[in-house]
Amino acid sequence: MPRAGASRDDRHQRILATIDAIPAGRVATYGQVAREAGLPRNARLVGRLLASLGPRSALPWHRVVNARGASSLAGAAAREQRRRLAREGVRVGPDGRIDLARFGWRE
DNA sequence: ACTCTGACCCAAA
DNA sequence: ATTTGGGCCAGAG
Repeated sequence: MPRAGASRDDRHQRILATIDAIPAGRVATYGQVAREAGLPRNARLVGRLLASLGPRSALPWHRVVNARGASSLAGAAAREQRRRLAREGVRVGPDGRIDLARFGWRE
């Protein structure tokens, strides 16, 4: 249940902790992260927070993809994400999509 | 205070 | 498979 009075920082904390819990070799969607963090319907907030952190963050940001199993990034960032995922054994199809039934976190 | 916009999602059509 | 409308939050202008 989405705590009614959760502060901005609380939400950030939960989101960061959730992302940090995604195991290597697996990916989670923005919406899934939001739900796991107890903040359903806040997928957008997850994306916003990640964007503010930047690609140099210590968090496994590369393990977060959109609901279609594809990267929501472009250019260099997208390539960096693919590189990191490949190193963990996550296979990206020719259409740029990842089989969530196979690499999705808890699926 | 208000509008735009965005690493998003989903049910319905 | 694609489009549409609504839901959400927050930073920027």
